[in-house]
Amino acid sequence: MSMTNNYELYKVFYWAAKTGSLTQAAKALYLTQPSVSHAIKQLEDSFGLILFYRNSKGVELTQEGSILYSYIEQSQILISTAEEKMAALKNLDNGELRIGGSDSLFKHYVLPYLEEFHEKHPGIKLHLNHGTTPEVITFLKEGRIDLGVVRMPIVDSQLEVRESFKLQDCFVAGARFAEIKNKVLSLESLLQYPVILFSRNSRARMAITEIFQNYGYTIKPEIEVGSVDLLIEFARRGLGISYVTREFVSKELEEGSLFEIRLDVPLPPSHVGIMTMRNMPLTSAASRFIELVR
Amino acid sequence: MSMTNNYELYKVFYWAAKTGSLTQAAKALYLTQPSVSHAIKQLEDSFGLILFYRNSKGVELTQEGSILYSYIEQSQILISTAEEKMAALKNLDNGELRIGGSDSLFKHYVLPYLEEFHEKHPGIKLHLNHGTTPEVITFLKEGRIDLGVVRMPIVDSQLEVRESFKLQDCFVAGARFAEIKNKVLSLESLLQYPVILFSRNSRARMAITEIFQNYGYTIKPEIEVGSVDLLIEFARRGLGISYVTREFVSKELEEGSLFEIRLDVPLPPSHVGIMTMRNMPLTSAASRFIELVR
DNA sequence: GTTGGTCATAGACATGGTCTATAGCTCCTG
DNA sequence: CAGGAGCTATAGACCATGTCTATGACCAAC
Repeated sequence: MSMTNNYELYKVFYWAAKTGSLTQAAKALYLTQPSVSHAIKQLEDSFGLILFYRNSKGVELTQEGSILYSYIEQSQILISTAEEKMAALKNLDNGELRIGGSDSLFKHYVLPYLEEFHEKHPGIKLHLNHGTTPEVITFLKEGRIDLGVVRMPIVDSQLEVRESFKLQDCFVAGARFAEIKNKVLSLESLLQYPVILFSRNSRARMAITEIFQNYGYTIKPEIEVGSVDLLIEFARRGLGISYVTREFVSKELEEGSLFEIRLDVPLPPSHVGIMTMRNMPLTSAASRFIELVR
Repeated sequence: MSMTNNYELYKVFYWAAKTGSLTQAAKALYLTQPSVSHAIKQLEDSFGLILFYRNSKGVELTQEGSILYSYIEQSQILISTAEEKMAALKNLDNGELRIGGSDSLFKHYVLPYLEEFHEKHPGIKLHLNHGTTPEVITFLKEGRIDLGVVRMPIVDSQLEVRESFKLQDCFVAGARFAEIKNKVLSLESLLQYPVILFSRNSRARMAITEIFQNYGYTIKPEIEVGSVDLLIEFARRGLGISYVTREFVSKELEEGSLFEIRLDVPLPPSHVGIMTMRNMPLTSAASRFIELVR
């Protein structure tokens, strides 16, 4: 007798043993009593063992039935726990959302959405992994995050990118350069001042380098830094003119510790995208988050 | 979405996750790949969640799939352990056999069969519960033993009794009564001697009382004892003539410390029966044992 | 005896699980 | 770059089998 039972039979067995009645088991399973009777018989035949004593009040486990029950009970409990867990995941009562991106984007863009998301789905654990754009892409490909928030453009056939926020980068300076506060500068004249840029491998740096090149100039920074906070701090202290995302310095602009330098040409805005693996299904939490950001 | 999944789907899920391939899972389950693909889809639809990433090398669990797997894996392991256990019970590699009866019957009749049984099925644990016939019947009805070995006749509609051994009871005496060693006594003349009988409620006692009554006599013991060992011991010491099962004193008869008193009428043999609950299925071990005794 | 509860059995029916055939995709190789 | 060899997904047909209804047999209680 090969052990090739329909596992469905164990569900029937479980309820029959649990309720001590084929009739009750049938009700619990929304079946008829003969179906349950038949199912139990199938199981008994497949083992070549009798699992229940039948009497006029219902059924009772035999010695062998009890042994089977001790295993099947555990098994069924695990399954129903699993089903509850799945339902919870579906309802976003449960689960985790892992996002990758840069610290400054998190701080200025993602945070309000995260707050909203967390408020709506307090059961979902949030994991934020910061890194540079290439690092975030690696995280995604390695499956360590569900989605990445990075500056566009991203060209990678494995990734799907949804454009979301628009960012406006600009040049800012502090009190030391007060003389140009109300002037409108050309790109060329800007090059006379000491410029502070983000490190070479960043998207923002590549973008501004390209803009100057398009106009025939080459921008070379006096200082290179690795974080937006330093970009801001150096500008405030008058070490130079920083190229920074306007939205990241809104506080400083407001309080007047920095001012934006007006240029005679418009600087094209850049975009932030939410990227995910192409052709890979998203977790419920991830797709809900993306929906929310839209 | 009601959680009314076919548990069979979990088996498919388990193998798909375990092998990382729908094709492999299909082979393991003796199904075709489309069937497995369909089954997984059903499961995913029922949860409203994606369980696997599909790629060109096979499938891989998603976050949610992994959570499901952690439960289902345990569950499936329990089930297959249970199936192995059932097969072992069927093969009598495993299990227990609980027998009730009197010590003397065990010693002289059941023991050789128990030895044989134990040799053939060393995995079966043996439990011997000794007691009087009514106690053994109670044990049976309470489900504390699988079968009882008692003296016939038993009249109880709930019980099924299989006649098995034949016992010959007889009167024995020791050296003190050497005078009658080679005589043939009548029942009446026997009554002149002091008789030692088993206690009033025993089957053997009832049987001999009845025999004498049928011949118009009344047998009244000088001494009443509660164990076969005492019956033998008292006879050896010459305290009287004991009525005892011949097979229980075969050693003493052989060595000559006791001799059997010959009578002018035959004493009817009594029988030992194996009793079980009527209409209750036997464990594999119990039915195998009964078969062996036959 | 009758009623109301159990489980078992028989036979009909239709659901749905499984199949074959095929398409689409990715990766690897000559 | 074309072709092959993996993989999974889809469509549609079929029939096995799980489920039903109807009924029987049994037991306990009133």
